Amino acid sequence: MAIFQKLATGPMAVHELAGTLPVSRPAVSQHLRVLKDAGLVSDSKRGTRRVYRVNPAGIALLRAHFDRFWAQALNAFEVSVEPHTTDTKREKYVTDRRRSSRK
Amino acid sequence: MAIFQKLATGPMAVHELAGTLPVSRPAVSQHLRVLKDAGLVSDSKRGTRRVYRVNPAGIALLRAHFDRFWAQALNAFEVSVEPHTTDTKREKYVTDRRRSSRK
DNA sequence: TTTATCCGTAAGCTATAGCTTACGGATAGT
DNA sequence: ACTATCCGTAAGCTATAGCTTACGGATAAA
Repeated sequence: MAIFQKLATGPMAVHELAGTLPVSRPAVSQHLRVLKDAGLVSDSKRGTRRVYRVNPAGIALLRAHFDRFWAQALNAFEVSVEPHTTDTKREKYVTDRRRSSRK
Repeated sequence: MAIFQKLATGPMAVHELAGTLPVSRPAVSQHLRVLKDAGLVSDSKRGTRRVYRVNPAGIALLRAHFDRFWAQALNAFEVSVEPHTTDTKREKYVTDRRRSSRK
């Protein structure tokens, strides 16, 4: 996130990015890789440097995803406001016992 | 997140939530606590049950936060498009050595 | 061709997010 | 009063996200 924020101030090379952050350059590289895989940033070679910039298309996609999320959440609240006889009966005795195992 | 999604389908008691998810009830309780601390859900006692529902105010806040984030990111791209003589000089020799320590 | 710079990747370590089990308190039914 | 249900919290464990160090390959400058 912090890396992404920095990139949002303009395209930067890896070592510049690392210079402004409290982590090593390889750490930054690793983060950039996942951001790139997620389509949120793009890169281009520039001499020995590799310049990264935010990718508007990826951002738009993620944003859309979130927007649907908010809509769903708020809509759910709307519905729940209607009186809606929540008549949940007591059920027949189940204590903490788990049903799915997880080694 | 999964918990929040479930809650978005309507208010629910803790044990109901846990019933639909692959984790134990206490785990759900713990998640609900952080969601509540974050102001994203609210709760109300209902007999021995505690019913949780999404909190529109908290959601709106988070949403606004994200919206500023997107705006910033996209705006940054706009700027970077202008030719902008990126004339970064080579600097004077710094290899990987870290400068901030972290025990 | 040698040396400095910039990078990515792999291996190894560590802090911790997120789980489970265990317990006790509170309410409702009998 | 006793018992079943529903819940929160604490303690302990484990998988893993995210770091560092170490290395080698590529470009640029000399």
